[in-house]
Amino acid sequence: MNNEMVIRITRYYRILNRLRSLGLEKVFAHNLADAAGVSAAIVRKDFSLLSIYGQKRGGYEIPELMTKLGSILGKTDKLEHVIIVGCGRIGRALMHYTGFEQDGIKVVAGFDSDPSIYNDPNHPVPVYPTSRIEDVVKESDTKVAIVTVPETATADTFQRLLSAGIQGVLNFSPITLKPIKKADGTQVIVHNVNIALELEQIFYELQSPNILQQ
Amino acid sequence: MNNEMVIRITRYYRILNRLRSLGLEKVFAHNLADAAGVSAAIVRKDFSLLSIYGQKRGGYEIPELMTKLGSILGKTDKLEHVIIVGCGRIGRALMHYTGFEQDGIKVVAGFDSDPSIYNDPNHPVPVYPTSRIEDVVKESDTKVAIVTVPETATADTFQRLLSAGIQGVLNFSPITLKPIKKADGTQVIVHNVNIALELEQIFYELQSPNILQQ
DNA sequence: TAGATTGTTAATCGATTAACAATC
DNA sequence: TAGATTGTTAATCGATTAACAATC
Repeated sequence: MNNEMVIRITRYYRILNRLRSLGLEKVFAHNLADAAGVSAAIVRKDFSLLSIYGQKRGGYEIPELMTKLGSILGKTDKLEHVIIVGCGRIGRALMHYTGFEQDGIKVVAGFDSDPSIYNDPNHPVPVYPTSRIEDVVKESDTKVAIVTVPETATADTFQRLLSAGIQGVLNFSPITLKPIKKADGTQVIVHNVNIALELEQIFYELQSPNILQQ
Repeated sequence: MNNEMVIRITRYYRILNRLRSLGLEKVFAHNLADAAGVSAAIVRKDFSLLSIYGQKRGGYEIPELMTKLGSILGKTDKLEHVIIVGCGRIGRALMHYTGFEQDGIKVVAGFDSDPSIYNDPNHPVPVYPTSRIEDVVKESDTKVAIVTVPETATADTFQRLLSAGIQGVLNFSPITLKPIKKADGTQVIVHNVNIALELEQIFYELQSPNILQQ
């Protein structure tokens, strides 16, 4: 299963969640396709590759489909833990974001190097000095970190997270982090979100003569 | 030039910017490839498709390369304008972000439906009620909007932006917006950034048996 | 039945990679 | 010259799409 497919499966799952809450019980490949912005052929192909079968002319049963997709995606009842490293404005905004829980994600702690930030008691989750990352990661069984530190601190922060045992990083700094192979042979998963780069792309697409689809 | 290629070209440009500021004057395809996380063959292929030629054994001249890539990307001296719609924590964090300017982007205004937000004078850029979007967009010659409204307001906000003449949207809401064809036949450019989805993908990749590369 | 939808196979498409001649 | 790098061609790879039999 490649990356694109993981994204699609996750999208299907979210869409099914909403359809179910609207009371629907069945769904056709082309409905799911429309909602996910892909072709019906891809939906059927994806399900076929995952050995998920519907009823000819009857579509797919939503609860059954969700169970199967959920187990493929590794959905469990318990919340997945993340930490936020760098509690500037963006980090704090994410600490306050209430939408994570409905996707099974919980922010367990924040970290910052600035005492005026980690000594401030007004945060929705505990905030510690960066020196305590390893402690807290181990204690709370956390595998994934969101990095919202300034550009200059990115490389150091990444190193520190790796030695603390973090296995996945969502990086908001404009420095692109690369998925390094660790000493034990495992690969760190890194996703880079570069907001300025997204905007630059949009501006390029606007001025470019050929119309590109997303 | 497809989307992937636009991203790579933008990356090359940024990397060249840094190399130049370090005093370098030439660069080999494989250096650029390493920094951008792609293969040297792709770098040469990209340049070849763009009719950019280096010197055999000598690599590429950085200033010349930047000029050419810059003109392809539509880089100008003047800043590109964006507005931020939805001045909650994330919107405000982006309003305060100082990194846009070095990429040629300027936030000209924010918008919110809540009077206690748009009447608050403590913002780094002017903040108006959402009813004034069309005005301000026209006055300031803005084509791109960043959407940081709550999930429930996303669809309405998108409609309002379209009728105000916005041509590109960077959407942070978990509702995926689709690039609609407008009445005049032009296509709105939409990029969706879904933070929870990124985290879900990371968790999937961590629990999945096969190691995926980014 | 007729019509609609699934599931699969083969064809198409496009992007990446390999290979190598050209040349500095 | 020998070695290194570019630029291009052809091969490979993989994903998407088209087409259609199966079947409800």
